[in-house]
Amino acid sequence: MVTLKEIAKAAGVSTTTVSNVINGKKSRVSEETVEQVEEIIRQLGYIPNEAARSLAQRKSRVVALIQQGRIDENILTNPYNAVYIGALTMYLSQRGYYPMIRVTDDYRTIEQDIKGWNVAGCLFSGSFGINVRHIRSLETVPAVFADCYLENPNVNVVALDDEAGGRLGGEYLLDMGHRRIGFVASALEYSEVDQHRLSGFRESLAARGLSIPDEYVFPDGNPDRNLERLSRLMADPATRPTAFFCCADITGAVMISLFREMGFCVPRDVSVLGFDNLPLSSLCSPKLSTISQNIHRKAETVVDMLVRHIEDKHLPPEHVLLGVELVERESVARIQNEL
Amino acid sequence: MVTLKEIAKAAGVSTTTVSNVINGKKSRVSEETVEQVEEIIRQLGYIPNEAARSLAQRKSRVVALIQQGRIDENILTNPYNAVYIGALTMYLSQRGYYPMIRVTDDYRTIEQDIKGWNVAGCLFSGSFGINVRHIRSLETVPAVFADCYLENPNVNVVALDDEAGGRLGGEYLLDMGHRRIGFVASALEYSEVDQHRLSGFRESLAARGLSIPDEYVFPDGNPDRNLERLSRLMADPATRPTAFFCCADITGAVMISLFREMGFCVPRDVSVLGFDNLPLSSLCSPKLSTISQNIHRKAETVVDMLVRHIEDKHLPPEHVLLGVELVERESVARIQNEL
DNA sequence: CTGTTAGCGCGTTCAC
DNA sequence: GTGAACGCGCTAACAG
Repeated sequence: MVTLKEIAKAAGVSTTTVSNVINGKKSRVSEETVEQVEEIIRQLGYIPNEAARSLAQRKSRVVALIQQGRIDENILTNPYNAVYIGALTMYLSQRGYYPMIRVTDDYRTIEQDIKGWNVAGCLFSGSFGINVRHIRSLETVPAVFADCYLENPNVNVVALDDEAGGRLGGEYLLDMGHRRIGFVASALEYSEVDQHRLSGFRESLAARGLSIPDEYVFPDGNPDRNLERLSRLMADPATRPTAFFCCADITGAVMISLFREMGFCVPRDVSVLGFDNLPLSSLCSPKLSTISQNIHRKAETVVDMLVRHIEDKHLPPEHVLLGVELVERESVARIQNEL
Repeated sequence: MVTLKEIAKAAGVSTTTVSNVINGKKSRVSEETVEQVEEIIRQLGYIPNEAARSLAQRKSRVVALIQQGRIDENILTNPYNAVYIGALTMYLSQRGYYPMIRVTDDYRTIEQDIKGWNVAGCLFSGSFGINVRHIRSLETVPAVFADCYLENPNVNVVALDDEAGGRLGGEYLLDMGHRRIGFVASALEYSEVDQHRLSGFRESLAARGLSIPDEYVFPDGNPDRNLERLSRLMADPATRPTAFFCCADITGAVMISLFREMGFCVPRDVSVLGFDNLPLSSLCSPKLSTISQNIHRKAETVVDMLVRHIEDKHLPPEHVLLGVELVERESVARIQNEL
């Protein structure tokens, strides 16, 4: 193994000089020696030891990607997570950081990761509750929360305008003539994202003097748990929803497949609207109409914000709200308003 | 920040003793002191510094997940990669390792990651060519290659029996009465996985005295590049394929959607068979029949193999071949054999 | 512009 | 069963 000290000896300079060359502090070194040293580094195939650097600087270039979830859960099975975390990984790598994925339900393990690795920054996603307050390290380590609704404004957040999304979807379905509209969340009880989408949806109904009855709301997208309830709901043509607004494309796709098994044709018999605009939404048939968010843009915003806060610790907390738009495809039909 | 030295002082013992307690070398410490020290560690909320440990031990608990790809590519957009890498991440975390995702096309950056982090081990996936030979670190650092066809047998490999998969798919389609069968790869030129699936498929045809004409082979699953060619191929009912065997479920799903746009009904007009059995295969309509592989089992096998080789550096190289099976769903129709 | 020196926090001999 | 002392590879003061 080649060390910095060996480079220094081979180049006939001190370790400081080599260190300065490596870290681009070229103002402190003459051009000549820079080139000499770089040449020797190349020749000897020297690679700096990240552990030693982290130790000496009391900070690393590791960024913890902290996702809320169980330790026995493959979070990348969810296509939204996959695309988002993949994008974070890409942008962080491009900027010279080392992303480290950590999945946890327990804020104490988060503290361990942050301090154990002298992390440069943290990226949170998923519904972390009030517990994040207990993470004392966050007072010193830059962090950005995605899609979190924290009552604490003293923190960096990049979120989607979920209420606007709920409203937009509701208005669209109403405009298409639907009056009885079901709502399928992903995990309504835990996810404030879902809750805001629902409340936006409710607003759009209220604006026309309508409201959504409880039996039209499905708190999670798990097909097994919902199948019986759904069947009952769909049994009576006079009262069943003519459309369903789903909090995620994957849920929308599952609903389409469920309806098909139940003998309903989408969108002729029942319409389905998704959320997110993942690639899979153009793969199912009918192609899923959806409220679109730009996940790559979100990831880029998050990484950019984090990096800025790493580079300047005195930046004030930032809040960014990203917009949504409607993407019409094939899964929502215009129907006769029965009034 | 609490250090080991402070724990030692607080407990009235030496740093060695604390170190031994932390690392479970309890044979060297009396039970009494173990408990005392652990109590103090808890009270002071001590968290070991990973960088310092790595430095002192000249090895870390980081495992590099090296995926072949471009640096500006979100590899987790591909659902197969997402599920596989998600599973690796989960299994590695459960065993106390820190997965670090690295995407690269250049074997030199691999060397950097391995040495820079004093990585405990490496997990490769994707089609790394002969270049991996140049990675000298692999002579000392344990590694497992997934889905790689290396001519060098002196390396750990967990692979799928792609030829058997190709054969199985071919036989199934033949049994369903198909005689003109197209083949859609993902990246035939680069992917030896695809090549083996194709050669297995060819074998199954040859066993019945058939073969596949070049114009039935699509070397990649990119719809844009293939649309025109596909349209031409499908124009003549007398010569067009009655079925397509796709190297990936995602490609199968794309083909189904493409055919629908072209006015063909799957499976009535044309059958589609996928490969992998990803969750999305039961989400598209018609549900995709597919050659199934167990990705979680693959990931578990890979992680287990790596960990064993980390713990015992003298283990001989291992080769594991995982099996495939047919999953019949709705996308392949039985047709009249026209002979 | 360059070199010397003193740690960073921990593991590991080797004496006791 | 325990502790003192050294070194891992690098950075950061500071002195020159």
